[in-house]
Amino acid sequence: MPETTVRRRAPRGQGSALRGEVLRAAMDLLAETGDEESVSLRAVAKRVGVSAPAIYLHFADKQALLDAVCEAVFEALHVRMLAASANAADAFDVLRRQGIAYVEFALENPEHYRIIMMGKAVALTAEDAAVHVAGGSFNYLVASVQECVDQGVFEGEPVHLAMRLWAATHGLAALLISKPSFPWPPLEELIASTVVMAGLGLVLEARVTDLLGAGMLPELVERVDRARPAAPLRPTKKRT
Amino acid sequence: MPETTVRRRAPRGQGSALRGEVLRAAMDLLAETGDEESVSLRAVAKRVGVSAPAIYLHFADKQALLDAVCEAVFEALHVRMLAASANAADAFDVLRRQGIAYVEFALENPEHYRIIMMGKAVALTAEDAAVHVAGGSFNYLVASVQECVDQGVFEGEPVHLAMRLWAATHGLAALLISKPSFPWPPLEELIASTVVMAGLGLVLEARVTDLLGAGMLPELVERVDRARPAAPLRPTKKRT
DNA sequence: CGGGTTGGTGAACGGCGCTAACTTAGCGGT
DNA sequence: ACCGCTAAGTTAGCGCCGTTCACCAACCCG
Repeated sequence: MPETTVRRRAPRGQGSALRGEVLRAAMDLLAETGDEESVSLRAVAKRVGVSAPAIYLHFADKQALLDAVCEAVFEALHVRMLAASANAADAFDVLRRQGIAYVEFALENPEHYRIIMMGKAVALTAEDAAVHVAGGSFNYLVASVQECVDQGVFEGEPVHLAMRLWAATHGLAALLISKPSFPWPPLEELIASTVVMAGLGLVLEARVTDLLGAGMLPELVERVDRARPAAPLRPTKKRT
Repeated sequence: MPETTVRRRAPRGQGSALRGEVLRAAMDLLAETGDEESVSLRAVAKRVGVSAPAIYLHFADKQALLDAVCEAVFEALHVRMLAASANAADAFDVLRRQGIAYVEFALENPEHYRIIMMGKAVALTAEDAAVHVAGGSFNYLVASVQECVDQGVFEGEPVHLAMRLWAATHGLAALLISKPSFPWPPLEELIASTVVMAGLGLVLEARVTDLLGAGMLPELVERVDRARPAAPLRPTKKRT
């Protein structure tokens, strides 16, 4: 049980030492309980050994504290995604590894992820949002998508493509966090296959833009079947 | 301003009339304020013209009330998805229309969607979860995926494929709801293209299962390029 | 050895979900 | 016509929450 004792007052210039202690306590509390609700200002203050209003000396309100907690956590995400793509085989593999690392990170920090990515939208400017979202990792994702576009793997506006990849990846993370009792298949394969699904969707989309309307299914299947292995792994599907 | 007046007591057998009034009031309040936080038991009770503890005569706790609210809303989703796929051109088009309808519904009922799909996981049995998730619409999604598998459009376990499509679709809805100030492109195209991306990913995946490891990008691109139009819409991409 | 500034505290407000104990309105039986 | 039982609520209150305001005490400088 962490210290519930009192805390000696900080010396003259070190008033902001409390900020660090509060931040640390809040992070620990969130990680331990795994429940945003149980991270109350009073609980954080008690753990630090200080009175509740003292938190307001360094954080405007509770949301500011939570934001600070999650900011720190999401810096770790950025590092993680950079590391994940370090020894990737190619541009597509970079995206695949990034996506997998993203979901894994979310599952390891579910409450932090929930607060930042699934919380209510605080009314901030679009500029703030663009910078803040995913702790800047989005820009990195865009760069990786750009690389795929440059190599002719994808076609289109990299920012838009990145949003769609992000949506798919986030969706899996969000569902796994919010619905843990759903009968998911083994996670590793689910995560990898979902990330790849999204990437392959963009790859194929660039090749069949002329068939994306409704009612083109026969032509679509026929054309995509041309991407099958020359010597089929299985006997070719019975199709009319 | 809806009635804040008192409310005549229900006659002898009609005690559960209050349940309907409470439910209605909670739904209206959630739709009007668009904020789960402002739907407090006291607020609901005041609107009905009754005291707060009276709600406990018909709902075990606040979560039960919210669940009931969302259950009603999600029945509408099921109807919507059935209607969306009514005059679809083919099996793939069914999935496309379902996905678009799903996201549109989420955007029209963002707080309801948030409560059900983005809320904390209540500890329920896996059986309950399987039945409850998405109000039974998931089973319908699985059936539509099964149809695509039967027609050779997809390959694999329909339930697993459906989960991945669901994840991608949910992800877009969830992000649009949680990050409305993000500089999204026009929604209609974003939604349609994201849904199609996921579907195409499954289509292609079935054709290139032998190339899904890392480092196969050149072969992958080459094979998928075979799905390009015979008479290229654009001059063929410069590739080595 | 003051005294001002820094780094806090204590009490309190209004609101929350929720519980327990109590009251009242309406109906059936005699 | 009236009694009594039970269904359908109410009132009061507990412990929690975020937040505010008035206050105080420790520290360092001169």
